[in-house]
Amino acid sequence: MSDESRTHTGARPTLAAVAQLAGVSNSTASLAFSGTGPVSDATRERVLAAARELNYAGPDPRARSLRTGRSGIVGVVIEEHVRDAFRDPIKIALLDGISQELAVIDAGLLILTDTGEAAGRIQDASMDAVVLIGCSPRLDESIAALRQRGIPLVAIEGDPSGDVLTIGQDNREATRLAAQHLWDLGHRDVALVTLPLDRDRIRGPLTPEREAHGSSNTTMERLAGARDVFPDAVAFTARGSFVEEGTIAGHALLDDPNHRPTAIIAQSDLLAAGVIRAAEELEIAVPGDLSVVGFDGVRVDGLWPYDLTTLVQPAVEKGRAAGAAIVEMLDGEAPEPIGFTSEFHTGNTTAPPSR
Amino acid sequence: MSDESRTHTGARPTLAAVAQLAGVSNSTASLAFSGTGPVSDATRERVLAAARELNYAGPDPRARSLRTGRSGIVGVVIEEHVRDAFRDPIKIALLDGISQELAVIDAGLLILTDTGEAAGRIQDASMDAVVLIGCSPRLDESIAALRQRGIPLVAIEGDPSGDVLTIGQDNREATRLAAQHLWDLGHRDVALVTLPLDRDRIRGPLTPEREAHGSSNTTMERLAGARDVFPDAVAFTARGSFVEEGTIAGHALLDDPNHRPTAIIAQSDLLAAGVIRAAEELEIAVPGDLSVVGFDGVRVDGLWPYDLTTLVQPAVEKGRAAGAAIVEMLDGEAPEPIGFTSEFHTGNTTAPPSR
DNA sequence: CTGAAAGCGCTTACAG
DNA sequence: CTGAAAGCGCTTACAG
Repeated sequence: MSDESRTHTGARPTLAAVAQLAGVSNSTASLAFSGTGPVSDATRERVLAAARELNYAGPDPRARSLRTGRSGIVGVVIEEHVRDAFRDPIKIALLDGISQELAVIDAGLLILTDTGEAAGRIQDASMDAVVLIGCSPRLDESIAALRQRGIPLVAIEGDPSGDVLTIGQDNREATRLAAQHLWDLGHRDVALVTLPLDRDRIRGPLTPEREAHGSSNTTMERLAGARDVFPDAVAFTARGSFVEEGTIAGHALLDDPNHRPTAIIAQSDLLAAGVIRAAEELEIAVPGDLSVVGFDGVRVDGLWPYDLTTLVQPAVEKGRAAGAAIVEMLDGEAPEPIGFTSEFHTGNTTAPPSR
Repeated sequence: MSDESRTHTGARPTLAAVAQLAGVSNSTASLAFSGTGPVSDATRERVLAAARELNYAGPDPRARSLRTGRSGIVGVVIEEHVRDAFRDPIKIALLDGISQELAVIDAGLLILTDTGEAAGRIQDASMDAVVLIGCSPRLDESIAALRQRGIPLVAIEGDPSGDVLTIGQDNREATRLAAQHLWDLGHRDVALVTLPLDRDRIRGPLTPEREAHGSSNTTMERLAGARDVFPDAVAFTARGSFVEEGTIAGHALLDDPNHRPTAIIAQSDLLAAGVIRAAEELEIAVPGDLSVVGFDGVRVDGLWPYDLTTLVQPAVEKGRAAGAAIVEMLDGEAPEPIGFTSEFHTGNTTAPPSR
């Protein structure tokens, strides 16, 4: 027997080789591994012994997935580089929620970035389903190809769109609520710090032209909510949801003592924390001379003693909803779109304006 | 022609259907898509037109990967849950570095957790290669199966082991350096806060028994380095590299005013930040009454005005080295193991003991 | 430049 | 409980 096994070194052993050595057919060997069909204990044992002898590690996943039509892999497409996505606690919470639900069907999580150049990966990977995080399913070419492939697609906060299931968030209504809170406190001169407008992620003042061409659903909805209350608010767009970006934006909006807003609405907590940092550097008291609101409800280390006024969104829940929807779709069901609601949290970073 | 296309609705179109509609052979249609072989422009155009007509989105990745033997997917196995891994800046830096290099070969990143129950995924996923982060390749069963499969394996800070390429770190020497720094300052009563000892991640005082059975390479090496200078140091093991865990450990080591160390060596910066937080809560001055050193050299938000004395490790570089090694191995080369060195950074959290 | 044929390694009805 | 056969959808030498 060990002679026989030696003839198989070099190339990886196959199920056929194992079957041959065990003296059974391919089908029986296959059943012995999958545990699906009825195989006698003696036969199974013979097959497993042959596998051990040949150093066979089990059926090749590639062949199995061609045959069964399933790869056991669910793709997650993010818009930015891996490094940036992983710095955003909201994105991590989403991934966490997704992976919790996918664990149920034992699927792996394939991280794909859609930064333009690497679009090939999106089309060439064997995936059973795909979750889009913050991508615009309507516009994107590589995503169009996925839709054509007909695999289940779920978009978290994407543009609602025909064949893509959307997990939504009340971005506009929630931001409007925060803006109204500032209005009610007496603020009239309010500035905005926005998330990126599109995949290009250009930092700078938000001009009407750029605003007209914004394609990021989340950014545009939160912007609309703020504009519902403060239509003419000055705005500055950050390169991403990072504290440093908030600080840069804060300085851009606050450095000139003659043109300072009394409040700033930031589209994320990290941006808000950065704005507060900029205010500290400029010796502007928060909330005495500047009110700040965020969005997300994530814990920002080092913000203490500030308790940020913000909109708490259920990020892990959203991820779980996306994961659960994928599981249902793979099961042939057609789940309904889901909308999530944020909760307004009144912290100690907002107060009536001092002037 | 549109009648012909209609007959294909329902099932996904295949390359064969496209070839038939275009009036060419399978091989020619395949070449038209891959762009590999010589195909006349006219023929290619006819194939692509047929594909458009049938709504064919390109060759099925599953079939292609069975045929070519490559899936374009590289697995990354982490030991903990997704959520925990993504909270650790070092792990994110490693992933970032890996993904930078994998972008070169346009490979996707499949995140797999090795928390015990989900081990099936590790064996069943089609991957061209695997990077192990902080797993012990020697002990783990699911990883043994990967080795048997014969795909390239790279371990970051794993136990050096036969057929697994190791990307190392001078954990022991570096920690010894930090311990010596404390010794030179005059500290004799030093306590340790360690990372988890094994996959079970149990929090609590480090007993000799538990220490004897520790399996996490990184933890054990850093522990050995500290013991080189302070053989009898009391130690407390955290559940993971988080600020809160450091705070818990800090309280465990500092709450009793009669048995307080004059210095604490934490095995990560996040743990060190937590220890400092605990000290603040107990009104113990750092570095006046307590010196604290960390490991990693990551920016911890909210630590200011402290500048942590720590060992700066090149995490992104390590990730890149792992990614580059994978690329080489997939190319048939046999790269050498690499060892990385940490740099000692003297901050303002260490000083001579006050007693 | 194009086609006919083999085969990647498996799973799954279908018989027996 | 076991086997013979078909086929998942593609790519790749090999001819021509």
